[in-house]
Amino acid sequence: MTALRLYNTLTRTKEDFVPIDPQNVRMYVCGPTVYDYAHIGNARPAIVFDVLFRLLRHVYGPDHVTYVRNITDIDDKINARALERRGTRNVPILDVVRELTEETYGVYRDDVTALGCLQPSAMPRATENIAPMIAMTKTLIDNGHAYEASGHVLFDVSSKADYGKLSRRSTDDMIAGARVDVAPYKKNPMDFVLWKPSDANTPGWDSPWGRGRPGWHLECSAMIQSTFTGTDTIDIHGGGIDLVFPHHENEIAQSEGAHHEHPLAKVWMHNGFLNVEGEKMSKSLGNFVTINELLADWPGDVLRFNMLRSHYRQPMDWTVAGMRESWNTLEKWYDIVEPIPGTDVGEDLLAALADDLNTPLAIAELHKSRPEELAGGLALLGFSVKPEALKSKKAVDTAAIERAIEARLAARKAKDFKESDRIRDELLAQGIVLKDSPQGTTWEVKK
RNA sequence: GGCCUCGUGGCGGAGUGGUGACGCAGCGGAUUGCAAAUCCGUGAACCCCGGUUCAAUUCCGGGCGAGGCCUCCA
Repeated sequence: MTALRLYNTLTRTKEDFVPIDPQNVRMYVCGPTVYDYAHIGNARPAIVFDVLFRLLRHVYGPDHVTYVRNITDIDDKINARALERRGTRNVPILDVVRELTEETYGVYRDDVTALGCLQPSAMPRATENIAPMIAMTKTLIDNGHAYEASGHVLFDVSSKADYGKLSRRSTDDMIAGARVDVAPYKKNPMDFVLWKPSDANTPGWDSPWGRGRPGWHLECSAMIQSTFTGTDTIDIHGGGIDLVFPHHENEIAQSEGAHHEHPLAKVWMHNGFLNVEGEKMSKSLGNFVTINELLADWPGDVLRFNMLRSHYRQPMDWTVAGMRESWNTLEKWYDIVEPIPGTDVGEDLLAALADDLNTPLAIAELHKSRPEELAGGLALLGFSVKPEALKSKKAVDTAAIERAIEARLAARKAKDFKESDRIRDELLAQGIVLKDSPQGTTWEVKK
């Protein structure tokens, strides 16, 4: 069996991966907050952890891996959008939330499917896991890890001696560096909310502390508990590096506090950030790219390949030039692989992936591979390996192009090269590139 | 201020205490009416300063530079 090594944020080292139960390897990844279309940065964890999911399935067997990615549908940004969306309609706010999140999630699901991501084993929603959240909050109060204050329930950070172990901060440092206004009802500035009150226009559920809603961090802890039954500790917990603090730190505090200090996860994995053309992506810079709009111009396979050219922990720069290069590489490979239904997975490729998901090295190995291994490797990495999947999505007038090619052929036969070159240039100006071969002339849309 | 990453050829991007991955671009050749595509071949790098070592891009220390987190964020 291939031995996996994974970088663990908790220890800041690469470790041999030893599953708690090889018959059921458990992985949880923080999923999208479904208030708007997902952007290209959101695609990174979806793709990275999909590759890990596929690798784990390859190593331990497809039926022996459980991959859970939640849907965060309780969130103040969602609430604000829902309120706008409701307008003057007389419907419960929770129904509007559901409407909005169903719609947004549907787009997300279609987007990541187009990126070649397998459906996770389970996708729990926060709104469907309120009872476990309330139960966990009660447990934390009973354990002395949480307290009620002004309608809120807060986690008492001072009750957890090792708080800060994932992000490696001491609470003193955090307080010194804090740039947030501290709510007056907090005992300690770092205490975070488990449960907060909701007004009539905000989704809320009845609880022992009144009508309210869970804090964001609690949602994940409770969903992990209710989805992975029969264990307190899962094998892998993943997400973006920005979630290390406070989100994952707080998840650890909650789950361990509620589960007799049993670790929440053995391995914590975090993907690096993504920039667009050398700049941080932001709405104000105007370089905010959604997966959805990208898929209108680029094949999903190309997006996926482009993403995997960088190691998941490295910051990556998303560029159009890189996308073009990715497209060309895949086209070349799909031509080689098309007639070969290979399922071989090369040793070197597997070794690269097994070494903390070294996809750039894996891609280098593919370049050296025999066609059978290339086919198998691409399939393992989640590529469609269908040439038609790489066709440009730009609309073109095929009939007109065919006519122009015929005309050019006639001109060439008549040795009227001035005319034949004119036709070729004209097509090129329209973005159509011609390729002459002994078998005839073919064309493609310029990238 | 605190914590943490990173700095490899024109570009992307691995890796290693000693034989300079891999891809793209470039260059040379084949092919072509000329191109494109394709095929063959090929030059080029390890931020700076110390230290350890027979030997450092690779280890250690310092410097400079870039970035992230500390607030919602993948």
